[in-house]
Amino acid sequence: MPAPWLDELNPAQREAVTHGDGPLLVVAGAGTGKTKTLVCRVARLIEQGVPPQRILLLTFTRRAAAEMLARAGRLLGGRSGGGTAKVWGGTFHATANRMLRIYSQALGLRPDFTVMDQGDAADLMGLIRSELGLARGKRRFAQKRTLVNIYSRMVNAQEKLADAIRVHFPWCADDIDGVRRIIEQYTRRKREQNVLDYDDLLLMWNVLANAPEVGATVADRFDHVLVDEYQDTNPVQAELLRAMRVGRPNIMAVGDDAQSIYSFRAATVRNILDFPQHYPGTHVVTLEQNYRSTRPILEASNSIMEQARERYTKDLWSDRPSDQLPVLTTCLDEPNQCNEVCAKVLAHLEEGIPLQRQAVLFRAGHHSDQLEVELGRRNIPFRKYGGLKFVEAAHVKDMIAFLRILENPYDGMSWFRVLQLLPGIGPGNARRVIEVLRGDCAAEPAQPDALDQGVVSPLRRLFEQSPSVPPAARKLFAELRQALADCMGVTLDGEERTPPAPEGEPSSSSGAPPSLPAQVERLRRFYEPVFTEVYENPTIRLRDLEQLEQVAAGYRSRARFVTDLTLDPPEATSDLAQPPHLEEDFLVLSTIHSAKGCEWDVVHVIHAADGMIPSDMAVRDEAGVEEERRLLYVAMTRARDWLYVYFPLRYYHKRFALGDAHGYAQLSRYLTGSVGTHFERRSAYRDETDDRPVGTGSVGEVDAWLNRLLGP
DNA sequence: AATATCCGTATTTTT
DNA sequence: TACGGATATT
Repeated sequence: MPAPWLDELNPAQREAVTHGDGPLLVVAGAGTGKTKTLVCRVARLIEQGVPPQRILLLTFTRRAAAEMLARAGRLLGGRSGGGTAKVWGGTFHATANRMLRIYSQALGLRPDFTVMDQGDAADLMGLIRSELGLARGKRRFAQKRTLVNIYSRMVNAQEKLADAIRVHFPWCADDIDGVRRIIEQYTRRKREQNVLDYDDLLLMWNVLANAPEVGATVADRFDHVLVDEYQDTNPVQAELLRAMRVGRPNIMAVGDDAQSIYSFRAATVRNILDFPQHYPGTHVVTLEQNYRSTRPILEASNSIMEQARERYTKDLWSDRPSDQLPVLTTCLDEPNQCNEVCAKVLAHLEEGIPLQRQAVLFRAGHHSDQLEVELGRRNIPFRKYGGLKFVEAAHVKDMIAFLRILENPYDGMSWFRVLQLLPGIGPGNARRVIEVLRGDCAAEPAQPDALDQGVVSPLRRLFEQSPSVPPAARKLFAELRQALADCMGVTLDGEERTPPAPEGEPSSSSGAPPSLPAQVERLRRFYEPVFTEVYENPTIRLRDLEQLEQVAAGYRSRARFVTDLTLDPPEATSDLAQPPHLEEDFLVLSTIHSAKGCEWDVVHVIHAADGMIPSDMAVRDEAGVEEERRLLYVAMTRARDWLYVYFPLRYYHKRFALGDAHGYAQLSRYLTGSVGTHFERRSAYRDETDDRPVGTGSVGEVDAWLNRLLGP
């Protein structure tokens, strides 16, 4: 039974897809069909009789996994796509979560743990930081975000704290003792509160996989483990994978050392380079034919990497000739760049390339701020990936905090957040209330047997012996209590009865809790008046809450919903610039990091100036400069047919508060010299496009001149 | 004693 | 812009 889709693979791809047992490393250059190879391999395994639920497919985003499995399903055809839905697919973190819910007992972990995102982790660090009084005094102490970064680096790279600080955070060297104390506290509190952070998920999985007996059970679940983007895995991930494969030879890793761009997350290219040593007998397949880009685009991209310090072994080639060189456009300034990008986007749209097949890529989330305004002004619909996420908005976090309390009443940070919404309750009162709810003596640890008729102890305490709060907060506190009780299906003594349960079930004193969407709706009913007081422009934010309710409608399990929101948040902020016309088509705006693995017909890379690419923050050491080079490489290799790189000559930003109001930029260091010969050079401000004359640039120039007169 | 408010300052990339 | 510290206010 020869599968017809095997014929569509080139020899190297087919070699990887049909590889038998044993470790397999696929070194796949950009655009060489690595996803296709993975998809076909999954399909092939299932076709050969491997039960889908015994396949583990680890990817960088959940979207990637879902798309791959859908494609594999289509190849297999027939009923339910060969059962690809049963394949374990997702990110390392989501998989860890799933695994830990099953094996929590073996680790002494309560199965109803909640998961903190990095923002929550930073908040907890910040809280401890101020409690320990480390923020006081004239000296600046490491910020809460930095604290999380230090901790995360230490954990994921498996480095000593002192080493992590010395190498990656040298400016915090004097703070090391304080940092250590904070991390100790932080860990203790997470455990008390039955909460895991992102790093815990990996660490716990690693411990689980290495545990004497249960480890083997866990590993035995899978006949085949496939890992995408292996160049961006970190030491913990590599270690837990090895544990999962002890005595079980079937592992396939796919990656490209030239596209390693996540070292800030402790990813190390050593993992892919050392794979054959970690897995003796590894069969290595290299994919070198690029199907994505035209030859000139590929040549320009390759020329970037020719200057890299390390030599990469692949020799990428393309058989897609084209007369169109990539274009390097010099712009006067950022407004000029915006105009130029818009003009080019619209020109390609006229030619028949829909907006969805075009993307604007940039180094940092805020690099697209001006462009977003301009796109809005011109009514060009867009979607932004990788910027501020929906779930990072304060009001969405509030809603999630409510749900997390219901899910895990020991989750102190969620209580802390929720309580402070009430007037008259700040950090002090919030802490006091939480202590009462926890049973005042902190000695009482979270016990599994606290589970009782669906009501766990801190919530039960809230329902049975409501703690006292400042007068200003009383009314809303009572309402909060009622809302939470309603969500748990509990009737409070002496209060009005809960509204009838939605599905006509009888509402008793401890009836079935309402459905998840009903709970979300109930919480929003409580929250709306509160939040109208607390936040500015409530109307815009109100739409987000409605959106959240819509998402909740697709879920039955609250636990699942809450976890998905933190582990796999909805992409892209709700289109703020979405005019009434319900256009399907939209331009993609994305950070380069989020663009990994994607491709578009037309790619616009903006801000190709030194200080942007490479980022100022990254040029401290040579490794940083090298990684930024790969970042530019990743950006350029996303393009199929047209590649535009833009470089604004001047920036008017006040760079870091004090000092000059504008600066002249240098072209990105990666684009000078021989690389330039692979580009067609243009000037936006002398371009004879029939677009309106570039007025903004000239005004900007006058302003810059004025600023110089005004300057010191 | 704790909360509310104001103001200066520092800004990457993401699970 | 949002965070964190300092000051004003309840």
